[in-house]
Amino acid sequence: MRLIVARCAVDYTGRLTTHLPMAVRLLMIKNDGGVSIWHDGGSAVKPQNWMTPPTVVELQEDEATGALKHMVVRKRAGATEDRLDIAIAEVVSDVTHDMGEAAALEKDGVEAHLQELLAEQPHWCGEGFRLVRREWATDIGPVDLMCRDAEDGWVAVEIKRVATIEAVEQLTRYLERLRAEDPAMAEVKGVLAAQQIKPQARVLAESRGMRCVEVDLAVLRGEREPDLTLFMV
Amino acid sequence: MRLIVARCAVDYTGRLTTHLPMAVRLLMIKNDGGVSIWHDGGSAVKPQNWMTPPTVVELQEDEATGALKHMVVRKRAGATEDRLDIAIAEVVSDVTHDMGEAAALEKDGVEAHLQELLAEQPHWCGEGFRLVRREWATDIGPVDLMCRDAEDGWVAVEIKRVATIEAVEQLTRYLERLRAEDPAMAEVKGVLAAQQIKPQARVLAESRGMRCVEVDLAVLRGEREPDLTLFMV
DNA sequence: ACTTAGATTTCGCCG
DNA sequence: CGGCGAAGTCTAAGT
Repeated sequence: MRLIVARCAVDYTGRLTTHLPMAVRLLMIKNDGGVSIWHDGGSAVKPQNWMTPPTVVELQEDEATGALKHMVVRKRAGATEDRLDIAIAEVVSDVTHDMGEAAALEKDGVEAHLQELLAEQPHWCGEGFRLVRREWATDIGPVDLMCRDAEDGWVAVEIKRVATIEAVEQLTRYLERLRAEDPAMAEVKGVLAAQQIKPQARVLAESRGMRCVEVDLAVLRGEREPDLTLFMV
Repeated sequence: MRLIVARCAVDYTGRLTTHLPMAVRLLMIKNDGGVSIWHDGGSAVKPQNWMTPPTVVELQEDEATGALKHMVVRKRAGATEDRLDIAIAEVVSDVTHDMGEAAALEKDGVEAHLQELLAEQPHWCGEGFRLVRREWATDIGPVDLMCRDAEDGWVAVEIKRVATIEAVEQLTRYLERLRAEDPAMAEVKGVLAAQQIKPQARVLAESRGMRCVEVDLAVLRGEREPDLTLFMV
């Protein structure tokens, strides 16, 4: 990984055009050709400009001094070309570090995990629910959980970490499809289960007859008791 | 901005838990407390771990050698705390650069710009269209443009850079809502305007009676004449 | 190769 | 401050 700190101005042309006036910035250049440009202010996570690999990086140096003068990062984007033009006025620092082999990030607690926990404890989706199958296939995609309720009726459960209107649309499509595909599922119900359900999503879901369930990861893991105050209102 | 290259292992706990095994990585620490952790492989744009400001950064040094041993980044996240634990085995490099004041990115060509241009020239959405309001509020979100057509009928316009099936669904929801909310809008029509309309989106839109309009940013800006060949077919 | 859905999405606007 | 929609979203998985 090469790290260049330099006073530079940057122009990007591609899906849109952007311009960065002259200032001191960090240029991070990865071995795979990925380039990102950083300033001390602004986002901790998002670079001011970037180019994802595969790219072609061209460096142009001053003939007399050998100093880095210009850097162009190019990338094929369909018929056209994405281009990052970096005009360098002064190089403050320029170092390269070998970081060895990749070390992957291990995650725990994402939507997939939530699905596992709810599959093991489907009663959190609704009283008396039993799991029939995870990832129940339809021809427009898999339903997260397919359950039977206490009255033995079919229930499709859509699981999200944060449920927005999009989640409601997705569940709507599944219900439509299931009801059309299989006469036994003509009455299939829908449940939206999420750690957080946005108000508009709740309104739309309930207007379409879906039940909304907010679940707590800690409770699902048995690390915490359910909030009993809910039942004392 | 402080740049530390170090052999380290990282644990994050917060919205989820993650672990990074010992490896050489770059730690980018901004003056505002933003921290991001990078490896040479993987994404050019997304760090392996990060914490957005405001944060509290604690550094722990070896008593004998003064070498950096441990770094903890903490952040309030509602009731709980997000935490980034960085165990440092070896510091390869540790430099700080003053990057001066912020230098903002100037953008051109995004959806907001497209919406401005179409608001000024609604006739590109349809012959004889007049703008009534931008960002017309409904209780499931704002309609990009609300217009009247040549026959004085209401038209809701949804604007996208690239229109997918999602855009059609969004417009469908708005039309549904408008027709239900207001008797005067019982007949409101829909127009999907985008720089690019995906074939599947076009099929779905037209099957639902929406009109599709592909617009050219350069034409909207008056930089280029409309493609007359369209009228010669 | 292309499409779809998730993301510690992040970011910006508007209430 | 929270909610919602866009993003040069990016990325990984499935078809």
